[in-house]
Amino acid sequence: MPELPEVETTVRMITPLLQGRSITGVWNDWPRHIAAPELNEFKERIYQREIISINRRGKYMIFTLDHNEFLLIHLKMTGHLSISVKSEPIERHVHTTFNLDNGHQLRFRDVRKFGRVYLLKNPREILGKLGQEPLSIEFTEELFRSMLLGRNRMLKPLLLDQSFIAGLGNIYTDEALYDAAIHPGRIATSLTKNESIRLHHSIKSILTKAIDREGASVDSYRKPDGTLGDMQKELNVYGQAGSACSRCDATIERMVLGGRGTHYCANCQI
DNA sequence: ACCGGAGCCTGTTAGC
DNA sequence: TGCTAACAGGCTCCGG
Repeated sequence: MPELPEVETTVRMITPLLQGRSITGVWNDWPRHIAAPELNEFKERIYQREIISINRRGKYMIFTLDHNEFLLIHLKMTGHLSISVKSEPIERHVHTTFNLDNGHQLRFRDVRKFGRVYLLKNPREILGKLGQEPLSIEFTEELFRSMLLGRNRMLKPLLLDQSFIAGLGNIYTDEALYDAAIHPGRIATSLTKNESIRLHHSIKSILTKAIDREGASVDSYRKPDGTLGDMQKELNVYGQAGSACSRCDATIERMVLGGRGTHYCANCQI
């Protein structure tokens, strides 16, 4: 499932193919994909808009268009963007396409239909709710420590909360907690200074490594060109229940915390 | 402030 | 083998 590294990889790969292109038409067969505005207005407003740049905030992709319009795309669970020549047959589960002025087409494939697209004059409507960007220089260990203070929640659901930190999902939350050797059920405010420094470092290093590996192809994730990422080879706990912990050789376990499958080593994550 | 549950979806998998 | 039911998961909304 696309989390920060997978979204970042997607942005990096599609940007050179889309920058400077104009959108010459939209096709959609699942109107709920278009979260705002209503489909007809969406088509009208996006027509002939030029893609100036593409960026990422949390798990959102932000297409900055001319005429002060912003296209936001969230891939949620199974979303995938690709660019094809318009005449090539549409793949199964593609529900929205954007025609480009060079004969190509941006395609949004989404098996579970959870993905969402927004066209907004003011992207802060959506992005304003997001918490810290974990790879930004503003996200320091001191700031992280202060964010944990007084938080009477378990780390796992807190780290998944996009209004706390934006971009972590189930895979990288489990991996970061494993890397820091901290139990996912720990109460945030109970972390010692050393533990919070460790967790801060682990979050940054795991995400950086995952971007370097171009994402984790567990389940359906693919890069825009259809190829696999490499990060799935480096996962220590996610999807590893029953295998041996690479640090202490105990068995990796799976439990449900805050309603999410949570993978961890009960022996060395304290 | 925080938690749990329902709902949105459909391909995959466990269970009979 | 063939069927059905449960499950997975990001996020929002609702009630407690």
